[in-house]
Amino acid sequence: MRASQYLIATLKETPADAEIISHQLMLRAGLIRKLASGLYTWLPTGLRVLRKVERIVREEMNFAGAQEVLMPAVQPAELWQESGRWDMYGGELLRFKDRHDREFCFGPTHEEVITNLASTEIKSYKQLPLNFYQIQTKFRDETRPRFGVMRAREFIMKDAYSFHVDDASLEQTYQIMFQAYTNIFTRLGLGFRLVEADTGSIGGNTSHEFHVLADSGEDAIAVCDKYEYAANVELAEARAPAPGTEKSKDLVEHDTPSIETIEEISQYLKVSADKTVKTLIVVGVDGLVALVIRGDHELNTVKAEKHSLIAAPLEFATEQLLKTFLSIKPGSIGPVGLNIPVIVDRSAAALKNFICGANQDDKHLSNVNWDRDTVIEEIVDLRKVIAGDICARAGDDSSDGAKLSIKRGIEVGHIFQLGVKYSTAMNARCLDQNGKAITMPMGCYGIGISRIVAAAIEQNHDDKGIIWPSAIAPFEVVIVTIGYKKSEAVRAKADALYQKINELGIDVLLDDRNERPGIMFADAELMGIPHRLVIGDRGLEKGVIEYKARDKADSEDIPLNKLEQSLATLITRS
RNA sequence: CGGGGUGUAGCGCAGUCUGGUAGCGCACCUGGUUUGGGACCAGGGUGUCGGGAGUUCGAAUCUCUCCACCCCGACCA
Repeated sequence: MRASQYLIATLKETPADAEIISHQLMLRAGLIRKLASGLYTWLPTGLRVLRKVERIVREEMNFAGAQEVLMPAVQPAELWQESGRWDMYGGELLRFKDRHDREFCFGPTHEEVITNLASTEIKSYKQLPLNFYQIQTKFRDETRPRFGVMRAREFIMKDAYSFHVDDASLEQTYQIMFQAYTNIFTRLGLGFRLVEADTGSIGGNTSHEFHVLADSGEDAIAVCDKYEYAANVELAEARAPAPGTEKSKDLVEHDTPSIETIEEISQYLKVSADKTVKTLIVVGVDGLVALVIRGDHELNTVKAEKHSLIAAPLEFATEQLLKTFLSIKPGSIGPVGLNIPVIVDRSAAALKNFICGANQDDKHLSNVNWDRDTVIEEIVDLRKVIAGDICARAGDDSSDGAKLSIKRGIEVGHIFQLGVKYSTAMNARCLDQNGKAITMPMGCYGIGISRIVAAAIEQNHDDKGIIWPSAIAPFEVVIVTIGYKKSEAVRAKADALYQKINELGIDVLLDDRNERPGIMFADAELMGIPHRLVIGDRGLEKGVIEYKARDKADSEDIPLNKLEQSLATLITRS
């Protein structure tokens, strides 16, 4: 491509509404432009990157035995009513009507469509397993789109769905996809981390996320390097502490006027927060439920919602409810003598002689002990892990390496074992060896294609701009010409080299604009092109061409007569 | 959805409090001088001051209203 005939839409100044570096650089380097909130146009340079990501994903999916299909973006409401998600999905589902007043949605995901297809096309176990994928535009009406294409409303996703005769086959394909994803992110040149995950609204049981670690990431991940454990904090577990061994002391009641928070009570009684508990009253499926966690911990709402006694979505009891049913106000609630189910977090349950509210206004208790003073419904894991917790896989090991740290990540891939949730709802059945109808277990596997472009930039940039991994660079090589218009020698050499590199099948940008060198250098760096060649009279007189790698500080001179071999090694070695 | 904020040229902003000819830098166009790290000189045009309604002799500026966008929180590739 010749720069003089190509849209180099670079910006000198950072647009004011771009918050994170990848968004800023995607605008500045001329990859995208915003049309409306969460909606972006991909410019030629951005589209080149996007297509390269797609190509790698497509190659690895094909290699893993998946077959590409293309489903409609617009889907009839009936399908979603059949799966039950028309009512469940909420405002994120963009719904509309056609001229006949029939209801449709713009697909945020395609379980319904593919399961519908499978139910009509798959008749026998002999056809299984089957894995279909597509690379397609999705729409989710996000409450708050942000960070450019990182959380856009319209975005491009690779989604795959597999169908099986039994769970063993599902497990097998899950492992194959697992490997395919590892290959994809490795080839993309991304530093990524595998993370155990919650299945969320998609449903199912086993699930893993692939995260690109970056400070700007929206997800918090608990990581233990020693046991190779990483989990989304909404799921992460710490090792349950051993029960305390202290001897029980006598219960003491304290007057604690206007003391309502853990911080205040621990200061007032001069004990650390981990010797206190907080009692949270939430709405249960049948009346109120008390959740007790240690004073220094936070409730994990995802874990709480999964408990059979607790209503989902989680709802805290209002002051009005507390007054009506328990005749207390928040600030001095405790587990002692509560006449509702008390569910205790494992860490809180290990405490001896702890401090809690007395269920009387302005009073707290100390030296409380579970077995003596309370009635416990159940001990479960309810809390968010914090940095420094011991890894759940550590057993008795509490060495430093087994401690959890909290890192931030960008979710770029997610794989699920769905089971029969959708195949049951939509009647996707086939015949087994015995001629008996079975409901096919399913898996589903997503990759955020457009998000990967942003994630790659988050991981690969400097103060001058993007530093693309070669595999997804819009151009692999840029030829910067100095005096292209004036110097016959420069023009001849640049044109010849440009043609040569093109013939090698390498994406090359010939900067033949009549610009000053500084502008061309700055643009090449901003756009992150991995290899730069500079052709000018100065070098030609010495018989050399300057070469510089985007990720190296220094340039080197390559003699003209060695150019071809040098280029071949330079470009393949990266 | 709740809370906060912004809307003036393609981009970054000033002007609004205190009503009176719509401005600055960059970018853009023309001519010239330049050409190894975002040049200089001269000339040029940029606009529904987010939309609508109102107050006023007069509104970017005051009032009302609608809209868009951004940031902070609960959801997700």
